[in-house]
Amino acid sequence: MSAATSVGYARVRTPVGVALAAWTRTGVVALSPDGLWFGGRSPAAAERAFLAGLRRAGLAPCRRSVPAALAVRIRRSIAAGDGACADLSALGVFSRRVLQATCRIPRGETRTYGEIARAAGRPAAARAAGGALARNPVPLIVPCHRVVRADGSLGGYGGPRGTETKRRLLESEGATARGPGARPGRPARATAAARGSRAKR
DNA sequence: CGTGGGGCAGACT
DNA sequence: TAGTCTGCCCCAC
Repeated sequence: MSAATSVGYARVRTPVGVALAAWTRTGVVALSPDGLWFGGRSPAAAERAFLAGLRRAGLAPCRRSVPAALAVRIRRSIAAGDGACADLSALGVFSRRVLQATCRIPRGETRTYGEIARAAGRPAAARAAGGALARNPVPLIVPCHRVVRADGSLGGYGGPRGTETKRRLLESEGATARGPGARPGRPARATAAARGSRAKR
């Protein structure tokens, strides 16, 4: 029974391009980079997928214009990656704590999945933390790209194609790579870029 | 440096 | 409701 919660949605400008956002009175409940920098589907297809996802989550999306104040909050929040405008109330306790811990990672830094799990109160749940991040409804706003593997490699980001995006996001934030192969004292130039290109083609 | 298991929350059946 | 499967992991061989 429970009537579907109605949410507003629209395309919004962000510091990294246009995205689809859905919001409640409390904040943004979903943000979709689909079709924008993940695998080039058309804007229409991206919107269909976005709406389908919202409905699956029991929401009733309704297109409308973005309140000016919210647009500003979204842009600021994405620029900082501080989760400030997110509404995570629909998530389970564990997932919410994982995302909240992720929001505390300063721009330019990274944490491992294990560290995030610990911060969420479940030190042994690193993999589960990865699962929670994989389902982050508001990427960029909650900076899940700042969470990497304990061995210093990037870890996943929305599918194989997304890893490249994750690397670029971290690079743009000037994140210092950590872990083996990224010892302090060495410029630690981001990464596994070389490894990625080797795997490709 | 590859491999195997352990471990954990959620989705699914 | 309970069992099963599956991952943006981790660490000890």
